[in-house]
Amino acid sequence: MLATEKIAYDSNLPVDPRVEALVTELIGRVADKWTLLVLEELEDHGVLRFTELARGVAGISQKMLTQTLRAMERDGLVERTVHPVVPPKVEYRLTPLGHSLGEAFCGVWHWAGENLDRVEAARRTFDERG
Amino acid sequence: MLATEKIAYDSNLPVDPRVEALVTELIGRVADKWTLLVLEELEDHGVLRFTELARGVAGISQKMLTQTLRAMERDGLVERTVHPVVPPKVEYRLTPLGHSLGEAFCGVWHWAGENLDRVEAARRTFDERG
DNA sequence: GGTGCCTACTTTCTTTTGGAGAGTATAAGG
DNA sequence: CCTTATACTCTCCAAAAGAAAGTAGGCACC
Repeated sequence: MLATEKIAYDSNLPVDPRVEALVTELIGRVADKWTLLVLEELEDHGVLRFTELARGVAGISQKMLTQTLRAMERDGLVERTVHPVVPPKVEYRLTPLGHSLGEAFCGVWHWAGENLDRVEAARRTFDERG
Repeated sequence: MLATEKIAYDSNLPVDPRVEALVTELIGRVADKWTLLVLEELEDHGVLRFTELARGVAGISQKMLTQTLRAMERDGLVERTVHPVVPPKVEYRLTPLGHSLGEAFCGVWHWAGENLDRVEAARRTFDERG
């Protein structure tokens, strides 16, 4: 694991630029506020219905929730299960791939919690120097 | 370090909702495509000038680069050094806080590289069922 | 002394995206 | 017949992002 990281990050092996472009595109897709928040919500609660997600992810509109979930489903991050009943019931859960992304983002959540004070201090300094 | 992670992620300690809101806001700020790409570019190359960054971060407009760098500076992630010469020379480098965020995102880059194929396969499957 | 270059931005204009809120389908229950 | 419940979908408007041109100001060239 540490060895893998070393190989991936410390070496200057020439990387195929096509691969790099694809990785960049994927990062762009996945490094999105709502994707991250939905991922976290599903990590925490396991299986959730549409309205439960809407409640859990503060501030998201229905349109964005639908859009985010569709994109995540397409990327193989979430699994969508429709129960053909009335009123409709649709369940969302992370796939193993989604879980692995959640774990990858773990460090970022940790960072945010740990460094919140530092960022706020930096902002105050920046703002009063105007 | 592992113990810290355990405390942060596996326990169900009641978290102050105000803190959670702040963390969510910070995540929203920082989990941005361009921020991530600029961070990576600065991690890789150390000190860079404006135009070097513009070339390195494929597809970014000057406006977004300026905006992203200003926001990152405000958050204490990058340090901006102006050399009062003609033509202008401005250097950008990561602060220790910026480096720590870069390390936190390391896992995501790793994930993207490792799982690119899986995501592409998922997309093909999703699209042809479309 | 006019012309143009250099860099790091601004400014303006257009296109894309995001949010708010109403509408839709369906069946059970009163 | 009217309400309720759910998961969207649609429409309209505001906000954000992208493209391209403009700015400052000292320097070199002709």
